[in-house]
Amino acid sequence: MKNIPNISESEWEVMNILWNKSPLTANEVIASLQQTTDWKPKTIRTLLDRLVHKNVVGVNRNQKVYTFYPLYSQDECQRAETESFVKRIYGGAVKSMLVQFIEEESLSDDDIKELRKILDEKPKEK
Amino acid sequence: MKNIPNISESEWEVMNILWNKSPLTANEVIASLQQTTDWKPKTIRTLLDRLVHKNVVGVNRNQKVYTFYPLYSQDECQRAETESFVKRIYGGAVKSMLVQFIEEESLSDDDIKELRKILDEKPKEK
DNA sequence: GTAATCTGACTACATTTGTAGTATAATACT
DNA sequence: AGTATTATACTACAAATGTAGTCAGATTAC
Repeated sequence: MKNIPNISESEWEVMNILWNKSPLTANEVIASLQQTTDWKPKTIRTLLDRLVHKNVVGVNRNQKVYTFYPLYSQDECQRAETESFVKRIYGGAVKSMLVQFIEEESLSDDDIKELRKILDEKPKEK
Repeated sequence: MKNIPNISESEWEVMNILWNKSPLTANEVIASLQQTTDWKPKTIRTLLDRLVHKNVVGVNRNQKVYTFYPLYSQDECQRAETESFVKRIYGGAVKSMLVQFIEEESLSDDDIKELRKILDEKPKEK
């Protein structure tokens, strides 16, 4: 809908934490990210602050220790990001990308089954 | 295979031109990009030079006017880029992304038919 | 209550990216 | 051959990004 501000690569990692659970304090975000990255606490703090500045993350400042939460849903950010990605990398041809990915191994048999089901139900709803 | 250097958003546009046809002179690349962007010739030239510097694009310097060509295939760059993209945006779950995209409208009935066919042939080859 | 610690605000600094401009050397026109 | 044009090389500069550090006020621990 509205314009989602740009979210950089590192910032995405922070957002993923907050989408998983929120609100969280900075320290909780830091603790969470240190399991998967080697970023210094201050670095993570900076990323959080920037996201707040960009209005992608909100802050509760009424508590002694601030807590942070996403201002956009994960779904809408994923869609926006993927749309520009597909346009740039696949010239807008969603299908090309889908084909490339379906042809790779990374899908389990169950995944395939599920995808097929979705595809089957797809044409009806037009 | 090898490490593909980072290709920025704008640089991707240049690469797309070269993958479409190469080798091309700088002017040919410029002419091509000016149909879809409003970049100044010098800007495009800079992008080309940076790609050469990054060793993503090669140059024939034996002609009076240089010609440029990609050093990586479009396919391998797409895969590399998409892999890191999916990891960051969808936590590595290719399926989540596929589902999200299949559920959107952007696919024609033919596309769907084709995808279904690919899916059908998929489980066999394991 | 005083010192140690933590939190939040602000500052720092190199790299990458977007977006060109200038100068120089080669080429082409007349 | 002299001049205009062009291609290439180099330089410029602000914004975004990655990656932190410093400082001051609030909080906690003695």
